[in-house]
Amino acid sequence: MPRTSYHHGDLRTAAIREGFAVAETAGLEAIVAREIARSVGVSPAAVFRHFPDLEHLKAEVSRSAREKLARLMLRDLEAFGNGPLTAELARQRFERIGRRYVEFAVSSPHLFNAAFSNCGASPAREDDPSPWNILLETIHDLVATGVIAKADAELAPVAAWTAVHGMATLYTQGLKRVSGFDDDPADTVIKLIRRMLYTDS
Amino acid sequence: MPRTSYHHGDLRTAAIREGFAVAETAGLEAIVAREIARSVGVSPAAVFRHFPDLEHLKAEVSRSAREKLARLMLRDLEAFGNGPLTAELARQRFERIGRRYVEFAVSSPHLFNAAFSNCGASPAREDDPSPWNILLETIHDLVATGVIAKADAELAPVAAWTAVHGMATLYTQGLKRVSGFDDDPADTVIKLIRRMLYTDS
DNA sequence: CTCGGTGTGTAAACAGTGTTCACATCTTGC
DNA sequence: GCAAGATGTGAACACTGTTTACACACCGAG
Repeated sequence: MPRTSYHHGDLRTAAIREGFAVAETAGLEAIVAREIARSVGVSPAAVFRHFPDLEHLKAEVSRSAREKLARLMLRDLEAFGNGPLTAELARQRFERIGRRYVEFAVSSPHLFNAAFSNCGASPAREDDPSPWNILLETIHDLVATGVIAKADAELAPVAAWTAVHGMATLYTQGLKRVSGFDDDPADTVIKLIRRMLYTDS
Repeated sequence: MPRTSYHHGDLRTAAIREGFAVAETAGLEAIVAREIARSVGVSPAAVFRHFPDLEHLKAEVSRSAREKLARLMLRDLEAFGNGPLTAELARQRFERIGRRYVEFAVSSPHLFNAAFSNCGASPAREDDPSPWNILLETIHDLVATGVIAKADAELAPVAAWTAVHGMATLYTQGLKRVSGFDDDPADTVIKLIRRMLYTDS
């Protein structure tokens, strides 16, 4: 659709949104500058008024994908309300977002890959919550309520992160056809994390 | 260097070898057909007599990278000789190749990514050993010698695979700067796997 | 030994890419 | 109301993967 005015008005965010759509269905590397320009209704060169590189656009799409996962996780946490923090509540909150992480990768593999590839090139902004930070907070609560021993406070984050990220990447890389993967991968990950960290397992 | 004879003689394997070198230092996606042709001393079109696609060449490089990891793991196993299989020996063998997997990713991140990206497009050949199969065998020995309970025989492979692959990918994606990662990642992975699976932990 | 067929290499072209540049157009602050 | 800066344009450039028509080299059958 041709624009009415000479200027687009919000090309930068429109380009990111379009890039996000491409990445969702075909992956980050399927983003091509001229196609983005066409979709947005603008000449190819216009895109480079807002991004020095195509790589910078991809990096913004990557950041945007991470934000989407973070928002999903935050929404999960909000659903629990903000009553007093019991051990049981801490468990449920943590396990809900752990599941969410894996489910996100399974249901949107391209987007998940986009979110975590090249992500050194697109550091999180100061104030926006990263999936990592959200996970970290809920683990802190697990330690505070005694679900995880204080001695494991250091180990717990890397243990949980490794588990969810490992299962997620195995699924997004077509390695799902191995024994033991018949079960729901999110269930499996939670089971593994319990064994590694929970005091009562 | 210009060739002496009109025909190259072994262009296909030379191209894969050259692609491997590129992937090792700059990643799979840095492989460019014309550059490979130049390095090998041949015209750009010649490459396509041996690969229908550049993607097929990349897939062969990917398979080659997986083979390299597999060979490293096999070399580790052979170093243990083939005496009688005790529980202690089974542990050492398994933990050695688990470490190797993570160490490979840390020391050759580009090659590791190349090995496991797109790897649906380059299935392992019938007879060449995949890292996955090698890991699977050593886990079988852990069950056979009682280091892992028989009830966990199903869970163990996916648990170990998830742990090593998760830690490896976290490192190759620039996510190493998180708390708890000061320790040697291979050590950490082994510790986690022990907690998940070993009967005496 | 020859001689055709098949496998392998070449040069030139094509369509498509990221990116730049000189120029056009709009917007905005004074 | 107007200069200055931000934003969009069209044409180019260098580069890519890939194809095509042709050239050379090997190899087995006669």
